[in-house]
Amino acid sequence: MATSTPDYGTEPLEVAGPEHPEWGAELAPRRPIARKTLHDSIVESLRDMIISGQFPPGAKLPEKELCEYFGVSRTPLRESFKVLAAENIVELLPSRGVRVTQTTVEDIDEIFEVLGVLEALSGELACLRMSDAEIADIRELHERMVEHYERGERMPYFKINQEIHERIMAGAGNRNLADVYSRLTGRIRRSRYLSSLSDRRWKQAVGEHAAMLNALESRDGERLFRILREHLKNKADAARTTLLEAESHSPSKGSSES
Amino acid sequence: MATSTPDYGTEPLEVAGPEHPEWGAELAPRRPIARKTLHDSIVESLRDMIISGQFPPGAKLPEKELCEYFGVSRTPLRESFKVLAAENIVELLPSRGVRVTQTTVEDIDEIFEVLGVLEALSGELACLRMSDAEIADIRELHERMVEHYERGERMPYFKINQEIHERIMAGAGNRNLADVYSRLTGRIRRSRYLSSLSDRRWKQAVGEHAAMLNALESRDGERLFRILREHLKNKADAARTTLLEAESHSPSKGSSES
DNA sequence: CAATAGGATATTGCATACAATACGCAAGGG
DNA sequence: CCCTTGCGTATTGTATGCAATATCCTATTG
Repeated sequence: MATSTPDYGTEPLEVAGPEHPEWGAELAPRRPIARKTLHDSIVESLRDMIISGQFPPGAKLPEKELCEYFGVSRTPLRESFKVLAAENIVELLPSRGVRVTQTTVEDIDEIFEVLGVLEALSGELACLRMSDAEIADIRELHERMVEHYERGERMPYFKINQEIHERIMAGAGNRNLADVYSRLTGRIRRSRYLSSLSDRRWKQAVGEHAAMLNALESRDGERLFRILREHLKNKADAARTTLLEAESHSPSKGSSES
Repeated sequence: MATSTPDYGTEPLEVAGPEHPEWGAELAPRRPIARKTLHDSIVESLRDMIISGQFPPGAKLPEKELCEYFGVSRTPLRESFKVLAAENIVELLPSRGVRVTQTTVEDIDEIFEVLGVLEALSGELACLRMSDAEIADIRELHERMVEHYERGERMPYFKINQEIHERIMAGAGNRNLADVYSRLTGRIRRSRYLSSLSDRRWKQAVGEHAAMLNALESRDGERLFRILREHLKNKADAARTTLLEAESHSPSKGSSES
């Protein structure tokens, strides 16, 4: 075998520090530095590969091949599997390998139910905690998003839409909330890609976003809470419809070899 | 120093195997079987040890000693660390070991905010999905809990209280919700143990529980949602108070070894 | 011909070995 | 006397090896 330290990092390291020496000031309340270990990098790569669909749901993750692909030994790879399993992205079948978790339609429904209250909460908190400037930024994003809507540009619309929700989530100032949220969205990100919205739903969504902005600007947390929950409920309906449709076209179960 | 496997208290491991053969009946519609791997058992043991406070927040988890203690090699132990880190129970400092995550007062506040909407959602869904029989069971639990309250028996009260919330969570029929919920409660379980409620708060809590039962029995999801959120908000206040008090008494930074 | 049993092969779980990094201490210099 | 600096030790990160299952294929039997 080849062996002998194969081309390790994608990048050797990323010293987290932006600014470089100039030890003029009192030196460094610098935080621990973001050093990366192999398995950390692998986790990220694998997550991306799975979300991007390189490994479809139900697919087996072949240990040996991935080792060769990443140029690492089995130890860090296996540690990565454990992490991904804890995130519900893969499934560990003892003695029988690792598979990409199958996300069923029921899962999507369930997750959207949860996301509904989480986003609602983020909105409520954002009303309390965001600065006027931050809200103004979101207003601006919103206007641009509406322009994209009017021009029928789906992808840019989608991006800004996402951005708005993320800003509100960030503005809530609750890291634990954001963590939970991102973990759940990770599991349905792929489904979201697929879900293309109908013209009718699109119009409705834009309306809901306008209401969101109003509530946010008047800092009416309770109202924003309700709007966001409704908004997510509608999103869920749209996603489910698309997904069921897609499934009926290609009733691939994912697993099931022969 | 001492060295040689300090006595951590629990037993070195527990082979999971419960039932043994008796191939009498038609043999086994048994699902994939819950086989346990070493690291799985270790994860559980460690989680318990941390929650029960054998490793205080901030304490370092010594790899070598734990290996000897569990009687395993470093590989499965390290895999367990990765899982616990993904659950936010421990922190991995690259090249510098593993520590029990410090849960700050801010974390507690944040987590309770999230738990509030999660429990509220569970109540709302439970109103839709629980059977009358299940609700009746909860009513019975509630009555028993009230009796404990009237007798001032805190621990039994606490247990049943917990049980009721868990039943509602289960009755929501949303596994993803339950997963997220249990992951978050895991991080504050320890704080909850400590938090002893004042007489005033206790009375209030019982009142809230009565209202919960009413809403549940009339299947008024919206109302139960609000009640549960309020209930959790109050719990949070109580917990924060107790925690701050406890902290001011012993401003220990956590670690403390040897 | 179908079904089962047996074994060869591949894959997984765990242990150990080696390498790299951080930590502590002592000696030397300002 | 305090700070720096180099080395020795301990701990962590990764690789490899060995044992235990699972998987697959073939051959044998009813």
